[in-house]
Amino acid sequence: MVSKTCEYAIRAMLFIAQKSKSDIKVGVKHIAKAIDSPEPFIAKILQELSRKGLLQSAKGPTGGFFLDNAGLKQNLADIVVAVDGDKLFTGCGLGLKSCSEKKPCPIHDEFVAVRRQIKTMMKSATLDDYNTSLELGEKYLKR
Amino acid sequence: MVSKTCEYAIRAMLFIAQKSKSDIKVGVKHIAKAIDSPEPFIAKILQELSRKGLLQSAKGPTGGFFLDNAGLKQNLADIVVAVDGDKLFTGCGLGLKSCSEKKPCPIHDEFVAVRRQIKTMMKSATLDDYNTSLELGEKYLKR
DNA sequence: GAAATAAAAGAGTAAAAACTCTTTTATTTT
DNA sequence: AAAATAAAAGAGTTTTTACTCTTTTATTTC
Ligand code: FES
Ligand code: FES
Repeated sequence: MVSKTCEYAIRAMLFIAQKSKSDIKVGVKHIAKAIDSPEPFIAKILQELSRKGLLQSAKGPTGGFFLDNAGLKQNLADIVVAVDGDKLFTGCGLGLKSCSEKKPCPIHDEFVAVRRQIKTMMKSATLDDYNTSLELGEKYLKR
Repeated sequence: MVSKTCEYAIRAMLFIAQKSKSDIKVGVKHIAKAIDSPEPFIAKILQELSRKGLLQSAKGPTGGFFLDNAGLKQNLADIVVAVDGDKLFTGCGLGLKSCSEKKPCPIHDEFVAVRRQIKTMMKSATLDDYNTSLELGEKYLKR
């Protein structure tokens, strides 16, 4: 569905969003533990996202990664596009070079519906919106 | 969504299904051209599927790949599971080690619905069912 | 200002996915 | 029987994805 890199990215962003609500910056070691990912790998991923402006970072003691108010308004689709590109939202389900009504693959109609549902899922909530259920312990970022 | 290998496999199976309706066995060269795939690669894939019993093959002149009546009754999900395993139908959307109600990830509920829709899409039609729209030129296996 | 902390940057490695090549075996046609 | 055809098998290569390590730079605390 999405790359492993992207899965880590989303989980990390959701975790950072939680902490950012209380204005806490969080280090890469802490993040890696919270989402169960390889520490240097999630570091790389977040540096890339930071360069792209999806989150902020600060060096030195008390430093770490955090989200500003604009950042907290992002949705999961924003992260997916930044990491994997938009093929999940526009590509053909059977791998034709492009998806279009003109020369549709056998599952085109149904696949368009699936894609729309995925898009809705990933656009209907901001990172911020996930905070309460995470805080209440109803939802988890690792297992 | 599914691996490239799996996309080739599905397109090839749909093409072979078409030919098998008229009892024609089709060679790997012909298949590769029809679905626009690397010839030795689709050969490997089909050999694997043949070993698993998803389609039949015959060596020598007039030989090639073909589907028997049982084979024509298969659906796309059968192919996906044979090639990629069942993680598309059972795995967590955010990459948690397993998906379950007990410790659900933040998008669990919505993702379960997506998975169900994908499953429906891939189980509601047999290979045979795709034949007419392909023959009529309403749907395509390459572009 | 020195020591400690934490991200940035960049090079490097490992594993998996995608793809190729060569040889062998089975079948059919002549 | 010989020649031709086509899949089977297996080893090998390339590319991409996943992941690691080391050094540098910025910031803060003492
Ligand atoms: S052409 Fe395949 S999904 Fe649209
Ligand atoms: S736990 Fe993530 S989809 Fe079910």
